[in-house]
Order: sequence, then structure tokens, then C-alpha cells
Amino acid sequence: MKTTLNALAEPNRLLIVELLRDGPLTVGEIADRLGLKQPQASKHLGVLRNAGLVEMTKIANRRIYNLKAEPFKEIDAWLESYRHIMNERFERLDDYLEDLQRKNVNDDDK
Amino acid sequence: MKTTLNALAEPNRLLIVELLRDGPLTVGEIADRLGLKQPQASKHLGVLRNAGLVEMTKIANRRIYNLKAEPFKEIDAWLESYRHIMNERFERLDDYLEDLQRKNVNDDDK
DNA sequence: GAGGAATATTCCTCTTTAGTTATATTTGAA
DNA sequence: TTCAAATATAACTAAAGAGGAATATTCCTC
Repeated sequence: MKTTLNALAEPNRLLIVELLRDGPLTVGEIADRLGLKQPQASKHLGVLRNAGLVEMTKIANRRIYNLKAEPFKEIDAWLESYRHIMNERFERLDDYLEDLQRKNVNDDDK
Repeated sequence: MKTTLNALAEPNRLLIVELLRDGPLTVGEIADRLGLKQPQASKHLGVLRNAGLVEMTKIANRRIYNLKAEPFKEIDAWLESYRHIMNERFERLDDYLEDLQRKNVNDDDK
């Protein structure tokens, strides 16, 4: 999870992932579409690859990069344990805290 | 999304978020449980707060930090567009690419 | 096998950022 | 009103990492 998030945190890498969402692409294509220089694209792809977010297939001269499923499943599973926070019911905790604070303030008035 | 991921990418901040998953905590409690020094905890919480991942409530001396729902919903929505990648069907794309490569190799043999 | 295209790698610089220490601020309690 | 606890902030240092230019590598084509 740590490595996955770290890889995605860099803006250009996030853009690369967004690009690959629609299908595999070549290093050159990625660099072109994002206005990156080739080494920059290569390096970011390297990071994504080390993080397991992307896989690479050599075809002759070219290297085709493609998204892997696992990291996304990982994020999905991780999010699962925060499901209760996304529920309406959770927001009440804020109210609870604010009430608690308001109560304290009122205590002072006494 | 960019700021959310960036905030979560730092290991200690991820740990803080994990901690807060089970309920609101004080700066001191967070620092203790994670073995962080107080300023360190404060700063990470500041980053999380700027990123909207966390909210703060003052109670007397203390500041209580609590998770916000929105960023998690945001991640959830983002993940949604990668749903197709997590499906079995997607993995076939790898096969497709490997086939393509194998085909190329065979062409060479001719 | 020479040249060119696509990509990776190396080295360098610069910016960002995490950690640390010291200090300021706020608040409850004596 | 003074003291101590909880937290934030500032200043500094060090390390990580992104971008750029140059170079190495691989592979196709002629």
C-alpha cells in the first residue's frame, strides 16, 4: 500500500496511469500525450513498474506498458476498512465532538 | 485527488490515518502510539488537515483530530473508473500482448 | 554491418520535504 | 498570577526525488 500510494502521488505518474486506463501504450506515446521528455517518461514508468502498477512487454524496438490489476484491488480492499467513515452515520461524530466542546464552554460559564 | 494521494503517500501519515480509523485522537495520543515526537505529529496532522483528510476540534488544551469522509469518497469514485481493470476479463489483455509478441517472433522465423 | 529509431540509464542540479531542536501559545489548575 | 501540560510554529539540516542533458543499448531496415 505504501509503495502503491507513493507511486501514484507524483502528478505525472498519476496522469500516466489515467492514460493507461484506456489501454496499453508505448513509452513514446505516453511522452507525447503528456508533453514529457522521453527519459522522464521512462523513469516514471520504471517507478510504476517497481510498484507493480504496470507491466511491460517488449515488442521489437518498443516497450508497451499496461496497467496491472492487483494494486487497484489492493486499494479497493484498503478502502473497504474505511467504508464506515463514508457513511452518513459517521458524520454524527463531528456533531458529537462539537457538542462536547460546546458543553465544556458552557461549563466555564457556570 | 492529487493532494489526497500526496498526503497519504507519506508512511507516518498513512499510519496516522489508520489510527484514526478507529476513532478521534489527540495529538499526544497519536505521537505516543506511533513513537513520533510531538512536533512531527503536529506537522503531519497539519498536512492531513490541509489535504482535507482530517478535521480538528479544540477542546481546552487539546486538539482532537478526526477523519473526514470526503477524501475517501473521492478515492472510491476514482477507483470506480478502474473497475474494469480489476475484472478477470481484463487480464486477457496480457495474453493479447503476449500473443502479439509471439506472433512477431514467429514472423522472424519465416 | 551501418544508420536510425525507441528506450533505458547515468549524472548532475535543484526543489521539496521529513526530522529535530528550540521556542511560542493557549489553557487548566493551584 | 504563576506553573505546567498540550500543541503549534520557526529555523535548520539532511535526504529524497524530479527534471534535464548526454550517453548507452537494443533492434529494425537497408
